[in-house]
Amino acid sequence: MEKYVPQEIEPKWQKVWEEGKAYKTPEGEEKAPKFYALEMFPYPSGEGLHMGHVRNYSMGDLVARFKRMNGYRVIHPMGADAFGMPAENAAIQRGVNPRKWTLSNMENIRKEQSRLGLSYDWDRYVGTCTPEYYRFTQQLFLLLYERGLAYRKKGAVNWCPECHTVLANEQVEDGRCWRCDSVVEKKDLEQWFFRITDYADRLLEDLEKLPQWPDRVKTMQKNWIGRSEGAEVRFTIPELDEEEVAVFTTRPDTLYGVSYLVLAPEHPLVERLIQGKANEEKIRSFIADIRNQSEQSRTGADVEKVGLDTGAKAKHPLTGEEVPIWVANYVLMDYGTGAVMGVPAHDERDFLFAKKYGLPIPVVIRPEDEEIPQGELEEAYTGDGVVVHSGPFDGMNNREAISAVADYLEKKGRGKKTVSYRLRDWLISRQRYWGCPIPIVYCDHCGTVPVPSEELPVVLPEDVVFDGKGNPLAKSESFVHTTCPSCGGEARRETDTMDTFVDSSWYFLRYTDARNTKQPFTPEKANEWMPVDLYIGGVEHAVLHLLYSRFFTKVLHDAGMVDAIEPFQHYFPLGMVLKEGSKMSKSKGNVVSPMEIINHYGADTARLFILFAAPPEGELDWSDSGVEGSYRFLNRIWRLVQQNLDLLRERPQLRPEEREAQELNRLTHQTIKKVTQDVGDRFQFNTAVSAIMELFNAIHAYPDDADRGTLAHAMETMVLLLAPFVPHITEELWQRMGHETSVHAQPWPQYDEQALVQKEVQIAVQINGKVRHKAIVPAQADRKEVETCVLAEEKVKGLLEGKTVRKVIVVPGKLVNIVAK
RNA sequence: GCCGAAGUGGCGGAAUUGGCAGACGCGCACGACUCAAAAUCGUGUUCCUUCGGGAGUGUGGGUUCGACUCCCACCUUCGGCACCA
Repeated sequence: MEKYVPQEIEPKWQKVWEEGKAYKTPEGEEKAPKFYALEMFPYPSGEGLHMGHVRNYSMGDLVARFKRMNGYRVIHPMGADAFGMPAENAAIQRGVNPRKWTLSNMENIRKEQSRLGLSYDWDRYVGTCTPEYYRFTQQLFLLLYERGLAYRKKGAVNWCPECHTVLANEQVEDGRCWRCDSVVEKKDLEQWFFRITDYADRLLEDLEKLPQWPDRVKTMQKNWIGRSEGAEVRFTIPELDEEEVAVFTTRPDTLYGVSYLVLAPEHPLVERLIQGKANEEKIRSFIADIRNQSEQSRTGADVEKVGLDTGAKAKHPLTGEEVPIWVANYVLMDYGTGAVMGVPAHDERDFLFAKKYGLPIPVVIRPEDEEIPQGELEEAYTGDGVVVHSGPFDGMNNREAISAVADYLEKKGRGKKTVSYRLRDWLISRQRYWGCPIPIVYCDHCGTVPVPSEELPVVLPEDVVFDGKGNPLAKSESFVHTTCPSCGGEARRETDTMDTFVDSSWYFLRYTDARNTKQPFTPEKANEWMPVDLYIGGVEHAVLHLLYSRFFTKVLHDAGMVDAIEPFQHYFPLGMVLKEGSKMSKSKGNVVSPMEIINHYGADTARLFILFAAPPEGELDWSDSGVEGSYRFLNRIWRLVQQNLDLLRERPQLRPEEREAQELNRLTHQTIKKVTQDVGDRFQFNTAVSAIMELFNAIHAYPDDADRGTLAHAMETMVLLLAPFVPHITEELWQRMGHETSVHAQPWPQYDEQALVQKEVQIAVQINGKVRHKAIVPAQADRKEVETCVLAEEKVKGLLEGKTVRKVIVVPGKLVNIVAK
């Protein structure tokens, strides 16, 4: 008998599928429902695919193939998230050209993906670093610019003095540069931002419309957006001619408990407040000190609060009392108004601060049934209670007072209810070469001028030097010098490129119309496929990529380019792949190479193992012997089908009359049902595989003299059910079984409810909750009949001897519990 | 500190609605085939046991005829957030 040689059959079928464009997206067949299956596209690193990718793609491919067999029109595209720092670092360190380096990696990754037998529509492949793609990233930037959602602002950003470049927050680890390990500084720079905060409320509310997203991911997004309702309260500063300073608070009910104000060191009023004061210089150096600290060392929870009194006073908007104005490290300029009111009695941070600096701690809320003597608090009281020492609000419940005080302030023109968000606008500028150029020109006459869309793309120049010192684009004469699109005069190009998360915020839309040379995509194409029905990818993107993509989709919806308001109907975060309980990494030396596994066992074995060994959302611990087991299983399938080829080609009639045949037929249909549910609804691929293994075991144990038709049907069904899991071996066997068309083009097997019905069932007989006996009863019997039947059995009579039956509980088809004493 | 998820054999894991705990696979043991080994096939495999049974799903309690599943308290592990006023 011919041996199972995946090294031969896998490349053979991959070639057939590719040449026959077997997985081309069907278009214009409106009658069938659509299904958009998507896996997060990879960054084309020099290392190629790792097991995490293999797991991600295996899951996506399983579902895509399953949906196709179930009659859906499936779009299943792939691409490469190809801009990013590693290409540029390779250029700096090894002098290679980032474009060539990236393109060759892309080619390599694509080859590796092909070797997995994934059913992608390769005609829709996109690479974000190609001018064909990034010209539209630029066009979308312009769209945001026109809609007032892209703007330039001076802001304090993370600056690495060693690399001469700005770093993204995620590239700062414990206050140090991830590359050179030098301490990151804060630097004021003009940077481009996307106004994602305009969409904060919609991004928050629409999470409700995503029942197929895991709660933990939705919670992470909620926390990240961090909406909090409160009030803006305006104090006045007598010495600055009654100029106003606004604070944001979620607790306007504690307004009468204010004993000081604190401004962020960056607050614009600070400089004027300290001028001419006794400790002017001291404060100035204190502020400079804080501003030099990284976000990390300033906002960490265990960082001590430090502050200085400016010597200036502010007037309370309701009592007219004067309170001191302080400057402190713990107040952040980019949240709320950059200023807070200190209510030490009812806020833990304020309490610590007031204790440390000897500020008064007036109590204005007391618990319902308790008195708090003034000045004797041990800790802040942050709970609810009755409002006291608060003028007209005395005696009111503090919850009511929150709104009442805010309304009162509004009436008096001293404040209003507002909402603050933790979410900040998205800083997209990067002082990097290998990214999408921002299509903006600066002209001395016309100011900031967007590059007209017909002049796109703004192409990355090739005459650049990678010396690791700053942005190479800024030093490219040919790039920087340009003419103003508006007046034709001399102008300079923006030399920042965009954060690579911009590229990936719309690629799923590009797939729907990937070869369009005029537009990013047309609404018609986008609406034919959007939203993505299933999106699989690592949960490390729970906030960043998934939030940005949601933002982009909403902007494009508002621009009339797509009907969908959410990009991903169902997001499925897959679990990590581990080895010996820890993450695979080169330093640990526990990396299992996907290509080595494929060379040795074939892609089908790798896919089967990955889908079988753990539930999809859980961690998967790589096991060499587990892989052996999957390989063994495929070999057994191979041999079984080979031995029965004549029978399978003959396709005899089903005659499930004897008990064995009936049982196998029932199991066949039961397995269809189980696999269909597990893959289609439950996302439990591991149990789907085990169900098929059980069917195999039953086929294997099936007697030689029992009905051949039933056997052939069971084997054929097994091959069909396995097809989306292990596409190559099933394709080969299917052909050998005498079929002319691809197994992957077959309709998914349907189960017959009739075949599932059993005449007799085995049930457990419990006495006082313990299983004592197994009984066979007619499946259709009602409760009373089952009870009579079971109580009549000799074994049961024996077990009940000397006892009185108090109660009998019958669960049809499952068990009988006899309560006896 | 706050929020969330999870704890089941030697291992990965199953048990879909409160109804036979340990499916399926790995590993292991024994047997068949073989001169022998590998491969393959077969049998067994939660623990304890005086072979009658008994115990058992992180710990302790509760609800129920019946709890891995529901409730309360606690322990452990992992993940997220952590001066956001």
